Parts: sequence; structure tokens; C-alpha cells
Amino acid sequence: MTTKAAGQPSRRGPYSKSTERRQAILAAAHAVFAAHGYRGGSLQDVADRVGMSQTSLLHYFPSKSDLLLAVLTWRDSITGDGTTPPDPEEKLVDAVIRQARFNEEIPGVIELYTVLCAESVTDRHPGREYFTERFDRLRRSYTRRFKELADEGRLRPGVEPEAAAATLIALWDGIQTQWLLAPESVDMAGCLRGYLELVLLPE
Amino acid sequence: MTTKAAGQPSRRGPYSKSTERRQAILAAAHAVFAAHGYRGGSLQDVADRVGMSQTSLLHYFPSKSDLLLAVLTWRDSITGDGTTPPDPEEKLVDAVIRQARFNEEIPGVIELYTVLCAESVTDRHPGREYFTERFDRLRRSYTRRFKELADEGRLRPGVEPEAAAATLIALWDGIQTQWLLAPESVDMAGCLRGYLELVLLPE
DNA sequence: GTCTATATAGGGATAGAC
DNA sequence: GTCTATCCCTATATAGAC
Repeated sequence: MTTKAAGQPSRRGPYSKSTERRQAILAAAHAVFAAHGYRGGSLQDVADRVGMSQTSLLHYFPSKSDLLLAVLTWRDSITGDGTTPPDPEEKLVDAVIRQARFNEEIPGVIELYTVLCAESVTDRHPGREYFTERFDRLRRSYTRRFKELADEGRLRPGVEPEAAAATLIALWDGIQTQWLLAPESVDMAGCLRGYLELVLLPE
Repeated sequence: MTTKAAGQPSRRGPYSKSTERRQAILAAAHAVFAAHGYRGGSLQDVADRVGMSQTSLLHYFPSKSDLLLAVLTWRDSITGDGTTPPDPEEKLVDAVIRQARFNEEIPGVIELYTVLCAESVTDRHPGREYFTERFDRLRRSYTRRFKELADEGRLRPGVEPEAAAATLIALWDGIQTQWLLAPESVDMAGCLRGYLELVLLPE
């Protein structure tokens, strides 16, 4: 059964049954961690959604923290966060708004990020390193972007690129939290655009 | 023993032994929830810090969720969040910076807020209503403040008071998260001041 | 690769003695 | 008001049969 056979679904490689199973587990874990957080979500919840036993799940991911890190990496690949290099042709405002609207459309993406990010600041949380590095990387990336804009004379005088980078990221995270608690009262894209139009000068 | 006696520490009223115990429990619970979150923190942790049994703790707070809500209310009384009416004489920038620096000095205050706020968006979290109402109240309060400034011609043209309110709160929350993960790399007060100086016109 | 059974630990909450 | 003992539930992880 384990030997190769044309047309068999158990063939090796990136499209093997095993890989599909892993994908299904990641999707289920994404939903569970988004709804209950890392500590609040259980492997049993995830296993039930996939339709397998909790012990079978541990065959694919040896521990709960391994599963968490895999989910975080998987999130990056879905959202493009940290994987897609910024398009130098696209304006910063447009790129931010586009990403904000995209995230808004995928259920659970914002919940997962918001919940796990704050949870990660607690003692010995397995996701802490991931978020620390993500913020470092993002701050550097946006700082570079704002410096380029400053060189073009498009940054409002008095605004420091480093501060603008941290501010944009902070605003983005914070407005997502408010949006989760009151989607009707908060205009995520509007707040982001408002800040960027404030900090950037028209061409 | 339960009858009144001059000089006895077991007298009734706001300074009774029981009240002191409750205060000690609240302080311990504040530290535990800040370090581990609501779901990650245990009543046993709290009881150990106070030096009592877990069951004795439940004599003061009948359930874990009751304890959480008491801690959140206690936090308000410490920080003045939601209890102290804004001083109309103090400039908005000064008030925000002063509060930010104050929070920074009290260990655990920012952790507690950040962790519980994000955790509260998860399913059936007992703190959810508290945070939803807090955001509603804060947005209304800052919106009013920005409208007053707009009437004085001190709000930069094109900035909407409602958006500025949500943005200021979001920025504040988000920068606290970054600060918790990298205190040396993030200037909380600087980012807040930077935004307010951008959105407000000089007198 | 999947399962059952189990080890081991911990959680919140209740009953009732003192 | 404080405790011990306990109930009952849930959790992650391991062992081993199939």
C-alpha cells in the first residue's frame, strides 16, 4: 500500500494525502485558536473539526505549541504578511487599504492575529518570539518605506520615519481590536487612510 | 469575637479585615491575570500569593469570572480610566502623555489591559462586555473632545473627530503591545505625542 | 496512520467540619 | 472565615494494538 501506484491518492510529494491532512488540521486549528485563543482552545476541538482523534492529530504535530507555530506560519502564507515583498509601484496608502480589506473578508484572520498577539506577551507563551520578530521586521520595513517617501519630500515635515512606522502598525492592530468588538461603529480602512493622508503630503 | 470592641481589627465598615483581604486578593489576581491572562491564570496561583487556600478565596469572590470583573473595576480605580472626569483645563496632549507615563510606571497595568482586552474578543469571555462598553465610552469621550477642538479651529482641516477618537485609542492600545514586546525599541509617549501634534494645529 | 486506553496533571467549584 | 476533602471535568501527552 505504501508503494507508488499511478492514480493512487497515497503518492508521495507535496500533494500526498498526508499533506492534505496537515492542511485540514491547520485550517481547523486556525479557527479554534481564533475563537478561543491558544490556551483556551483544545486539541480535542481541533481534532473534532477535522474528524479524527486527538491522538491522531499529534501524529502530524507532535505538540500543541508546534501546531501553534505552524498555524502562525500558515497565516503568513495566506495573508502575505512577511512573505510578499512590497510592490514598489503600489502606493503605500493603496497597499495598506487593500490588505486591510482583504483581511476583513477572511473570517478568523483578524481574530487569530489579535488574540494570539496579545496572548503572546504572557509568561512563556510559545508564540512570543514569533510576534517579537514580526514587529521588528515590520517596523524596519515601514521605516524604510517612510524614509524613501521623506527623500521624495512626501513626508510631512517634523514626522520621523521610525515613529511613523511604529504608529502605523500600532494603529492597525488597535483598530482591528475595536472593529472586532464593534464592527458597525469602526471604519478600519477609513482610520488607516486618515492617518496616512495626514502623515503624507500630496504628490 | 464577632461583637464590636474598640481597637479590635475585626470591626465592621470599609476598613474591616475582610475589606483588606479583598484588596490583597485583587492585587494578587491583577498580577496573575497580567502574567498569564484570564484563562491561563488559576485561582490557585492567586490564592498562593495571598497565602490562603483556593476555597477561601472563593468565599470572597464566588467565581473566577466574578474575580475578573472585580479586577477590571479595580484597575479603573487605580488608573482613573473611566472614573476621573477629564480636566478641561489640561491640554489633551498633556493629559494623554501624563496617563501614558503613569501606566508605564505601574508594573502589570499595561500587561493586564493588553492581554485581557484581546482575550475578551474570544467566545464567551466574561470580560467582553466590559471592554465593549469601555471602547464605546472612550470613543464618545474623545470624539467630544476633538469636536471642541474643531470648534476652536485647532483640528487640522479634513480630520473627522470620530475617526480621530478611534485612531487615538487604537494607536494607544497598539503601541502598548509593541512596547511590551520591545520596551527599548518603542517610544510610547513619543508616538502618542507625534500623532496628536499631527492632528492638532498649534494655538 | 489511526485508534483505544491510559498516564499525569490541573482546573473550578461544592460540602461540610471547625 | 478558613480549612480539608472531594467531585467532576478537561487538558496534553504517551504506549501500544491493529
